[in-house]
Amino acid sequence: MNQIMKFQSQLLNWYDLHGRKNLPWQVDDSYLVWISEIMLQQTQVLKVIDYFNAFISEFPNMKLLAQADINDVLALWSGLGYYNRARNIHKTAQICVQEHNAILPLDLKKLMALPGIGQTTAGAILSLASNLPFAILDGNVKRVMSRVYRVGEIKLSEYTNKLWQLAEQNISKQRPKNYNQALMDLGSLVCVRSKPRCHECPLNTLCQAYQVNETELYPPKKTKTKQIAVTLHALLVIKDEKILLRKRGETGIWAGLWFLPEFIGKKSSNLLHSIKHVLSHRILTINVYKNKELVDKIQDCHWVALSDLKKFAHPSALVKIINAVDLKY
DNA sequence: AATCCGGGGAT
DNA sequence: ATCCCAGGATT
Repeated sequence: MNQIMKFQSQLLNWYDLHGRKNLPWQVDDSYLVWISEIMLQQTQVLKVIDYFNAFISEFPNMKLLAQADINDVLALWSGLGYYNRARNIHKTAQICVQEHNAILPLDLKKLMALPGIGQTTAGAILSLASNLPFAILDGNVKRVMSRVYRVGEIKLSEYTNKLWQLAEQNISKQRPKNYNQALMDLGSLVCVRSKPRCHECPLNTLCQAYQVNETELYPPKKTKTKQIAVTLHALLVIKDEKILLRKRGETGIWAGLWFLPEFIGKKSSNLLHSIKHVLSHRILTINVYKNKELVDKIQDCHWVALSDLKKFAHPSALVKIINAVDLKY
């Protein structure tokens, strides 16, 4: 038996015993697989489950999603982050209704041409929903492959190309769905970033990093982008259980979401609270003021009942601010 | 090739 | 405090 066949059979035998088989999106429905894959981009499984169930309850199929108001789609995304994913889901649903008979195309290139779908998401849709032999290369697969084949310290583009090559070379033609799911499960349950459980790993006899006791050196660390500090000044006005909100512009952080009205410059008086909110590329200091005299000068604001907040797409920072200031204000 | 885009879990 | 998560689009 050659190395690739060993890799496949040992991985699939492990999956049959220990793999995940009951996640809510593990169904033969490309629509549901697609929604889950978008939500799972840079987002952990545990957090996605509740968002996924709420989303498909409201938009159970492609046509209903395509007909939806984008604001309602975004509202169901509140707190999940990377809100362009919600916009792209909506656009893709409309394209599928118009051009693909209201279903996702069963074609790698056509899938990748849709907004928000790259090679990994396209491969996941084809393999997980239709059991077609297309590879994926998410964070889990990268970690497993970089350790098993000891792929490290090279130029990023070469690193990525090499891992794609390995992912495609090793995929099972007989059980591609289970193979991809197995690699992801192995990466998230056994071949974890720190202190991998190599003694439980079905690939440990093949793993080059394990053989030389260097699993901690793989995968190579990502180069982190510098976080820039930004200070915002915002007004918190709550009256009769309603809060004054403003819809943000279509570009930048929290594009199109509802947040507190902001103003330029600072007023040292009337400062209610200063909140630190960290994003992947920004460190926000949000100074929250009460200054009802300014309210009349703020344009494009709407009073939103606090009990209706979930109907208005908003970042988690808004909830953080309301909770932090609530008792004092 | 580097940056933008959120939020939070694990350590 | 650091790393990174079922990444993709844009610059």
